[in-house]
Amino acid sequence: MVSASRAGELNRARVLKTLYAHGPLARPELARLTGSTRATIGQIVQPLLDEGVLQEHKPIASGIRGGKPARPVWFSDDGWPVGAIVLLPGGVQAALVTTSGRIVTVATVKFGTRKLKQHAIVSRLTDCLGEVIATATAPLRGIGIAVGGLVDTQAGAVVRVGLAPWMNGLAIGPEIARATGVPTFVDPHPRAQALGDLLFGIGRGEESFCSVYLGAGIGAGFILDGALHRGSRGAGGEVGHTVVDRSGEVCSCGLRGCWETVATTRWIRAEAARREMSGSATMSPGGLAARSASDPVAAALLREYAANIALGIVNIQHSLGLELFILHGDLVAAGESFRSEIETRVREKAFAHPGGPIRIQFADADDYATVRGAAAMVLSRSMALGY
Amino acid sequence: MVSASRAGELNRARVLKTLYAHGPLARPELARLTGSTRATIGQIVQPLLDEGVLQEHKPIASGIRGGKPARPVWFSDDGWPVGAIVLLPGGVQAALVTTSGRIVTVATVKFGTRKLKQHAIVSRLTDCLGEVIATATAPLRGIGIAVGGLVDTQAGAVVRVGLAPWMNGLAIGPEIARATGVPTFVDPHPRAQALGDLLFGIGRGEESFCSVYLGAGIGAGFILDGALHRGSRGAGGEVGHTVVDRSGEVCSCGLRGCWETVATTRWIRAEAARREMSGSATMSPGGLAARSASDPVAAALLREYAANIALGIVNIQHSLGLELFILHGDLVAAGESFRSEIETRVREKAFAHPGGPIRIQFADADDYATVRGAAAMVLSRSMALGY
DNA sequence: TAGGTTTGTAAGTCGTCCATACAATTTGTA
DNA sequence: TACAAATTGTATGGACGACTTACAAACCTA
Repeated sequence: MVSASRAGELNRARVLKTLYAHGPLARPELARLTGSTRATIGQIVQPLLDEGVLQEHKPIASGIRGGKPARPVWFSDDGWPVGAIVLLPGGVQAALVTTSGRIVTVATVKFGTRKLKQHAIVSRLTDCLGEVIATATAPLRGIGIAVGGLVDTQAGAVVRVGLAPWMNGLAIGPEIARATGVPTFVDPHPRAQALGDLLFGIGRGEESFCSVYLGAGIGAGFILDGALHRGSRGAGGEVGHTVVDRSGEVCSCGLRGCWETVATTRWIRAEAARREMSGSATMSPGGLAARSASDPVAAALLREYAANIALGIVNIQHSLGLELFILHGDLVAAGESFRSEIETRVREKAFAHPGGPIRIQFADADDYATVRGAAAMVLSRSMALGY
Repeated sequence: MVSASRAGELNRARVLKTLYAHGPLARPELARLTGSTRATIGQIVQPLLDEGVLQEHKPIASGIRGGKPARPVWFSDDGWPVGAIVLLPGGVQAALVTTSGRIVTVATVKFGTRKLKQHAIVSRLTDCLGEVIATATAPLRGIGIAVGGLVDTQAGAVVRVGLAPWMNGLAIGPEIARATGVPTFVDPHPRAQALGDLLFGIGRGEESFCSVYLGAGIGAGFILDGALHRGSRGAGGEVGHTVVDRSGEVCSCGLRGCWETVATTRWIRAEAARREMSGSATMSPGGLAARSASDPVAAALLREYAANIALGIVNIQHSLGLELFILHGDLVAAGESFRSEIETRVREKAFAHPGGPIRIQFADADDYATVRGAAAMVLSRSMALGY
């Protein structure tokens, strides 16, 4: 039930979300955006300033009509450090992140392709994390762990990592929590990525969107009506294994014709080989784009790749009616013309609807969205944002 | 912002939702389920009793240990009548529904297959609705309109009805509102159906599920974390036009290999004809099931139909991680063995996950879920339930 | 310097939830 | 039949936070 104190918590969360969505804001702006009053915003903001979560910027110049200069508030750059881990089949990234989304320190470990014992994974991970934590000036509020595979969010355990089955069953959350004495939160990495987009990336201020990772595999996170969607025990987002071609190739998961069979770098390389292109074994979307101007075969392959990506996006759009898709992964390197090609294909195939046109956007090339997203999972709990 | 009065509204909504989810409940039960106290529940319930929204049942017998008998409260059977319209390509259904989901009166009009002028549609509809409204003992709180096609929820207009293109662009909401002087709410019919399932059907008490309609077309409504999902301007739910076989048949929508091309009654009939079965032109899932015991060809076709349905469901499951799918339409007539067949296929194909097993359930055969759902769209506004 | 404008805070009001106490009603037992 | 125990439903006072109003502080133009 929403008692007075619970209402306070909800309103505080709303103010913080508004700040994440719009950047530094003064009290009157916050009041307008949240439909509240300056006085109330002051009551909410003051304790957060005292606590060190927020800090006041220096006053900005008054408007043309004079008046006391406004002092925007924003997340303190050194308050509330949180840990972020991105655990992928090939390696792990650990970082120390602030409430403002600033990445203070990063450390990376590659695993190589050979099988590892689970305790070896954990020990390498804690080593890596240890370096990062050492730079913290205050005790960590928590550690967010984004895993490249199926997870059980309730148990904080890895369920299945397609490309690294030796991780299956690893209770990564409890292990790290025990090693560090800090609470942990586990989610699949595309979901963390979506949260990163929402709070710190292109998705800022958007009500609903889908954040897709396209690389060796395909996964997605959904922000629906301002909330991060989690299926039962954290399931969902396995859009790479939705069937788009039931009579197509057999996928690594056992199904036939998954989206992943036609829209991953593996597909590009296989197709490049089939078309007898040079360098097919290391082909990437970026490489293809670079060759497209002078090589019609490369251009054709890239167009086909765009169409295949559009295929899966349209399926999601028809199901959920979203307007924005944020794409992450290698393909970002292929640049604007490639993005535009995907967008055109999607708009061609998707049903016309009175809502605005569907937008396809690429994430930043220096993609820390997932790391920031993993941190955001912690911030969500610490600040009761409710994601 | 959540002020005291807004908190009251939210808590009242929570109590009403709990009643819909669990049926008649006494104050102590309500307190337990909402995490509140008897006193607070009393404060919330009393005005609703005074207003005539709720009514007290007669006391139920005390428990073994004695005590004052509890008096469960439930929605008054004659308070707040609302109108419900289900507008499909072939005809329209109008009904008067109470807050308890009881259908007081129903009227039906068939359109036939020939083209109709839009004003003719509206006039037939208002005639039909008029009959129904005449039986109301109190002024209507609103009219919910569920449309078998794409709609613009904001404008209350039909965007596109595949099988009846002459309806395209019809501003059905404003037209009916003008004709009756009662506010109207327009949504696609699978979405209304999902809401009907949640408040009055099998979905009662479920946090998340997908309600699918399978018939001449395929559509879905999503309840995600207790909320009804609407895409931009009401888009979404067009799961029938997600591609499952990119090299398959061309669909009526222009895409190739939509789910609808392999999981509608049209597919059954076409396949039955191809297999030279008798009565193929009027074949239905129920008919197939009846023949299955003695006719292996029918049994094989039915199994294939189940597999095709499972295909689309697994796609949704992998995307959203849901555990429950409620199926509506002709196929319900095919009975338990068919349901079980679909469930088995889905569980075979879907990834294993720590969440419980995926459940496939059939709606009741006398399917008023959509009518009740259309009414529920009104109730949601009248009672500020927030759907 | 004065008047107008905007920002941020202080004091009091108001609505709702909560803890506590108490009346009402039933069961089981002496 | 009388009475204790248990349970339900309501009345009362306290707490909490948003809202309204008022006011000081800081800036602009003239």
